[in-house]
Amino acid sequence: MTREFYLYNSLSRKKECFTPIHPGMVGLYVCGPTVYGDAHLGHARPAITYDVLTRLFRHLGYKVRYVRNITDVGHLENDADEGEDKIAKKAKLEQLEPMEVVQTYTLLFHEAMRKLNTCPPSIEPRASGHIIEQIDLVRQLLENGFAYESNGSVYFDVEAYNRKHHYGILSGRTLEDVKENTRELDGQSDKRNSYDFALWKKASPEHIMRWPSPWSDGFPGWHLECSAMSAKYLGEEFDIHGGGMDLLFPHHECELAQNTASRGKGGVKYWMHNNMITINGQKMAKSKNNFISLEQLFSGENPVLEQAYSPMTVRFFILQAHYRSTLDFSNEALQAAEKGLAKLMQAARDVEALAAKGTGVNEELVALKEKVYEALCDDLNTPIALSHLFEAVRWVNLAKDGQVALSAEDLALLKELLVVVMTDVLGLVQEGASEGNEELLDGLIEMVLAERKEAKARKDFATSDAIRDRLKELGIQIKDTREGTEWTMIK
RNA sequence: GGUGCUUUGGCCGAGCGGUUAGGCACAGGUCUGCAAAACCUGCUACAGCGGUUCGAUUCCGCUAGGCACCUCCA
Repeated sequence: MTREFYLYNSLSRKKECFTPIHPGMVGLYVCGPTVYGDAHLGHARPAITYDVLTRLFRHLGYKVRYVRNITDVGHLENDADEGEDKIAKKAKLEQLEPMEVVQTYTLLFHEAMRKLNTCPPSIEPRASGHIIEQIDLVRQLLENGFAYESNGSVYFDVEAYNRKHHYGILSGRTLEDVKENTRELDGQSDKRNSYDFALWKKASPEHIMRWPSPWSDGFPGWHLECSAMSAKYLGEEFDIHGGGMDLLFPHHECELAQNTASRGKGGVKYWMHNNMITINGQKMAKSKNNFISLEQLFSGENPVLEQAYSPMTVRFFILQAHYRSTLDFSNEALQAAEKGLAKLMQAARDVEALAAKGTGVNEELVALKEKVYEALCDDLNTPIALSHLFEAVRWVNLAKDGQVALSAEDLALLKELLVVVMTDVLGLVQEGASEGNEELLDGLIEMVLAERKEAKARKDFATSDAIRDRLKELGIQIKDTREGTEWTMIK
C-alpha cells in the first residue's frame, strides 16, 4: 500500500519509516512464552501488540509471516552451571514428563490467546523441535572463532566477538559496562568470563531433557533457539523482531551477537519492544509473586480482582495505552475500560442499523477516517486511534437521535471505522450474546417485552418496572426509545 | 553502583514549542411515567526550581519521587 508506516526501532532509538525487505511482505518474529506456568496478564501485552501490528499490515495489503516460538527447553532458572531448566523443574515438582508440562501450558496459552481474539501465528516453532538447527549454529559459531568448548559445554566468546563487533549495541551498553555489572555466580568455572553465555550445556546425569551433540549429551542455551528458528523460517535477514522490553538484555543482545557472529549481519531490520504491565507500579513477575493469570482475570478469581473482566475488556484496556508505555493494572482502570468498550461496541451495532438520509459526504468524517489510519501508522498509536473512534461513536449517536443526517457515503465511512477497523485491525469483537441460542433468546425477550408494553399501556408501571428489574438481574438492560424498546446484554 | 525511561486534571491515559486528546467518574440541563441510554454544558492538568524563546506542559540543566534492565521474567 502507499501509506507510510512508522515504527520505533529499539536499535536506532528512533522512529523510522518502515520499508519491507521484500516489497509487499513482512517477516515478523516474536519471542513467545516459556511454557512452564499459566499465561498471565503480562503475556497479553505482546500478544495483542503484535496481533494488532499483524492485522494492520494485512489490512494495508501486506502479506505477513508471523512467527512466534514456544520455548520448551533451555530456559534456565539462572546462569549458573547448576541453574535448573524451568520446564524440568516444574516437571519434577508436578511429577510429570517435561513434555507433559509443555503440552499443558501450551494448550492453556493457546486457549487464552484465542479468547483474546489474537490471530494464531503463521508458524509456531518449538525449541525442542529445532535441536539440529541449533547444533548447526553452534558449530558455525565455533568455526568462526566466536565460541569455545569447555568441558562438554560451548560458550559464546563475548571478548572475541567484541573485538570485531559491538556487544551491547542494542541495549546501549559497552563491554566495559557489561563487565562491571555482571554478577559473578558460583559454578561458572567452565566459562572464561562471567558474561559469556551458554550455547550448549552439558547435561548433568539427572537432567532429563537431553540430546546428543558433538560436544556432549546436553541441551541448547536459551538465546540460541530464536537465532536458529528466525533464520530458518524468515531468512537470514528479516523485517521485524518483537518481544517484551525485559528481553532486550541479555536475550535479544545475545541473539543479535549470535546472528552477527554466524552470518556476518544482525539479521533484523527493526527491533520492536513492548513495555510491561505493572501492578501497583511494579512489574508483574514470578519473583514478585504478583502476577494475575488470564484465566483468573476472565473469571475474577484472584484476591486483587474486584470482579471478572472479559477478554475484550482486557484487549481494549491494553489498546488504550501505547505499547511502549508501561500500563498499570487496577480495578478502576479495567472498569473504566469495560464501560468505554461497551459504548464503542454499542455504536458498532447501531451504525449497522442506521438509515441513510440525504446525499453528499461529510468532510469531517473523511478527515476522521484519515486520522484513525494516521494514528495507527504512527508507531501503532492505538490510544489515539481509539480517541478518534469515540468521535465516530458521537456521530453515530447524533444520527440515532436524529440530530444529524448522514448520507450513505457517511455511513459507509463510519462503518469502515467502527466495524472494519475495529474488527479487522484492533480485533475488538462483540462478545457475550452469540452462543447459538440467539433465536430462542430473541424470541423470549420479545415476548416479555410485549407483556411489558401492554402493562405500560394500561399504566400498570409496577408490573412494567418489575419486568425491567428482573431482566436487569438476568443481565439484560432495556431502553425505552421513541421507536420502541431496545435491549442489550450487559453481562 | 552502571544504563535507560518516567512524573499530566478525582482515576486511567495520549500529545505537542503557541491550537479541545479520548475514556471513566462527578455536577447541571434536554428527553422520559420513572429508569436506562443518548445529546448539551461544566470541571481544563501538565512534580519543583532555574534557563533558552516573542511564547514551554512540550527544548536544556538541576532537585525530588517512581520504574525498568544489569538474575528468571512478556
